[in-house]
Amino acid sequence: MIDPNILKDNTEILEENIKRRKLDISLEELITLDELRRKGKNEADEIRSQQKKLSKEIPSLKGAKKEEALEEAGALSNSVKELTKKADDAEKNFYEKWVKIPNIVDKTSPDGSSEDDNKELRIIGDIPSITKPKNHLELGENLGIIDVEQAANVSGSRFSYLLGDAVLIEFNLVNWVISLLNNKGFTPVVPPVLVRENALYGTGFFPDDAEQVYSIPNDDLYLVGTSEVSLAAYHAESILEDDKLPLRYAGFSTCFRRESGTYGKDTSGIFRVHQFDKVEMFSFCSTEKSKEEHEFLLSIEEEIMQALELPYRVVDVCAGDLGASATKKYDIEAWIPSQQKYREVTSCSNTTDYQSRRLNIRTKKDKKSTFIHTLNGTALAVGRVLIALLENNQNEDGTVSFNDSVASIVGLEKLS
RNA sequence: GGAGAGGUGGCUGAGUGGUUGAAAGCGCUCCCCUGCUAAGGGAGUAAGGACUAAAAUCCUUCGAGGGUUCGAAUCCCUCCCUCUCCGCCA
Repeated sequence: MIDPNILKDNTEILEENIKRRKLDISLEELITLDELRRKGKNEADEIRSQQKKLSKEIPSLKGAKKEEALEEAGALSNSVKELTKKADDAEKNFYEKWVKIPNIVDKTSPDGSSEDDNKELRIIGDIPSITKPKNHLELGENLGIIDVEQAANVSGSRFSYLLGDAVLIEFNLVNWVISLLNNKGFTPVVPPVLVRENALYGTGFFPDDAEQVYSIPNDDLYLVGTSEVSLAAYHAESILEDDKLPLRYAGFSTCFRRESGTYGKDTSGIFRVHQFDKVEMFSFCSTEKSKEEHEFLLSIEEEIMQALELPYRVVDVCAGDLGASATKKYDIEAWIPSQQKYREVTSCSNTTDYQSRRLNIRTKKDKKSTFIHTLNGTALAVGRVLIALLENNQNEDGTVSFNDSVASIVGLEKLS
């Protein structure tokens, strides 16, 4: 959620933002609702104030005067109830719409409406020349380390079994990334993956992306699609000490996504599945330093890609392709030989105060409290990195071999 | 899953219908005092919101939501959370 004051103070910023995000939203209605809400509140407050004053006098009154006062207070009480109800409704009407207003896009984010308009910032690493590259599924099945067929019988489509060396690689990768982040001052976290509705609202996944989230209706819980949710909510409703910022966390968790609306997209293998493991960086940052922090998180993502010697490019996501909570977002896309394309393996967003406002996370500076900025970035999306590693290091016979430095990270030299 | 206890300000903790947004203590800030330190004295110390140029003022908040009442931290209902005991369990 963005600051409601912007609606009356800086309407033009909102106008421009809506344009840049290619949204069809009328501000007029919101402005009216906002005015109604303020007016309603004032009216209710005023009458309530009268009522409170009168009811304080009542105990010192006697006889007829008391009767009179009681009667008047009763009437006031009724109108307070009425006006409060009206004010609450107005408030609700406004916020219902207001929470859907996405974050203000950063000046430096490129314009555009879709993925195709994202701006390529740099390409790093050489694309390997592989004749007739096999895709990761073919490689993985032959090596006996990925089984989606039986997973489909057990759980349905878009699930997988990782087996044998794939599992060793996963644990080695995770361990390596967590240590790397720990050394950089991130606190490693294994967060809850089942959360309450509130955490999802707070992070901006609800109400917009609710259809992507698995729910456990019996217990009113939801499976997180990323540990960003539980990491962000970790400091909900609190005031963080300014000199302790930025607070950095590295969360490892399984992630669950319904992938509704992606029928026919990436149907083969484990590129797009309902369940995968991920190490996520999350930072609670002061408002002045969040841009810097954003670059810092991106630099770590690149460091990881480079250490794994995966060819990749960095993309600055355009305004129209940005999620609601982000003001700016970088994606790293790894080269996928079987597709002859760069595909997303990480995503790094600055969500400024969009989440902190909803989660009520503040800091105090010079006696004034401000909403802090939050940022998130993928350190390691296990499944997709595994795909990139398999495909980019494949041999013609379907085996996979890693050079020494990569082997020292993944823990083995050859898959055969 | 069964039985019980409890949730009050940064913390400890008093408060069962009427200037209680909240005693007291701790902590913190400022001032005074003592050569320094230790000790002592005094003042201040929640958040959010409306309106403001700013202040004043007003409103909300004692786990959350609802109810009773002229008036609720205090009474009633629902939910959440924490703790103790029993059972079960990686």
